[in-house]
Amino acid sequence: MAVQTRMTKQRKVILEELCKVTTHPTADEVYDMVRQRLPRISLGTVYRNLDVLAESGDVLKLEHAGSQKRFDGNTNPHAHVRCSICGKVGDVMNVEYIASSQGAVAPGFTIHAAYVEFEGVCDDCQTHN
Amino acid sequence: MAVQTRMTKQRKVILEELCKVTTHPTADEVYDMVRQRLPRISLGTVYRNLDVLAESGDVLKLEHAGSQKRFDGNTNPHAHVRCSICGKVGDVMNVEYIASSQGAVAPGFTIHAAYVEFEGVCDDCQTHN
DNA sequence: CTATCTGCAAATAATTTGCATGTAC
DNA sequence: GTACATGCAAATTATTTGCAGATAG
Repeated sequence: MAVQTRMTKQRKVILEELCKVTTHPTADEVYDMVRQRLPRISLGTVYRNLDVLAESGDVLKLEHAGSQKRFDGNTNPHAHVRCSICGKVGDVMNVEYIASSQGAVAPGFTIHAAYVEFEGVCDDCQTHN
Repeated sequence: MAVQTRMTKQRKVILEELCKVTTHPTADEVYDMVRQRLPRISLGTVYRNLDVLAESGDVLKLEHAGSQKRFDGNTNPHAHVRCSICGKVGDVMNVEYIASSQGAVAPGFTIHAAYVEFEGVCDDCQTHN
């Protein structure tokens, strides 16, 4: 396995595009964004690089947002809200209460991280439905 | 589409087996459990019934627990903790702080529900690693 | 009876992987 | 130069679906 990592053109563009947006795109959507600058990039490369970038902590892999994984260029800890109708994912602002999760008790587990995801309806779906 | 629902032998056994355990099994694990009582049941039937039961509120579908969905016979609202090593899912006991999520603000969304999932290491993995 | 459900097998969707070639360092 | 990365296509994994026969109510 790789013991070192290289900043290839593909990896750089993926990271740049992901940091540009706050839409928490799926791998597929990242592929579409990146393809505008690198038309010959493959979806496999996008998946591989998103994993490498998540591993190195440069992006966040949201494994908790529906059936497809989503990616976030904002690596500060923050909570998400997902639209139950269209699947869109947004940011939740005042998450200071997450701190209170320190008191959580889970018999048989040692807790290392807390993921909080809200579900709701986005304004667009509210209007169109 | 179905406008009515029937309590078939398969559906009954799936619900019974799911309520017996607190292990939050995947569809595949439910299939294994149920097959001991109904050897000719198919995996497709298990998926279909888990969806019907989730729809009717008799079981909980945990879409936030890793890449595979997991199912929970305990429909009381409670939070979960997932082992980052083996993927096992447990219950978190004192989740009263979830109430404080009422104060959450998400621009562009109307929040309807909160999912909290913790990540950690279970005692087994702690010992074996 | 008949609408719903089942088993089976094939289809789909998301993601991962093998391999020959390309490239960062 | 060489270990890591890429593009492509095929493989895998989880889940869903079409259909003909079975069954709950």
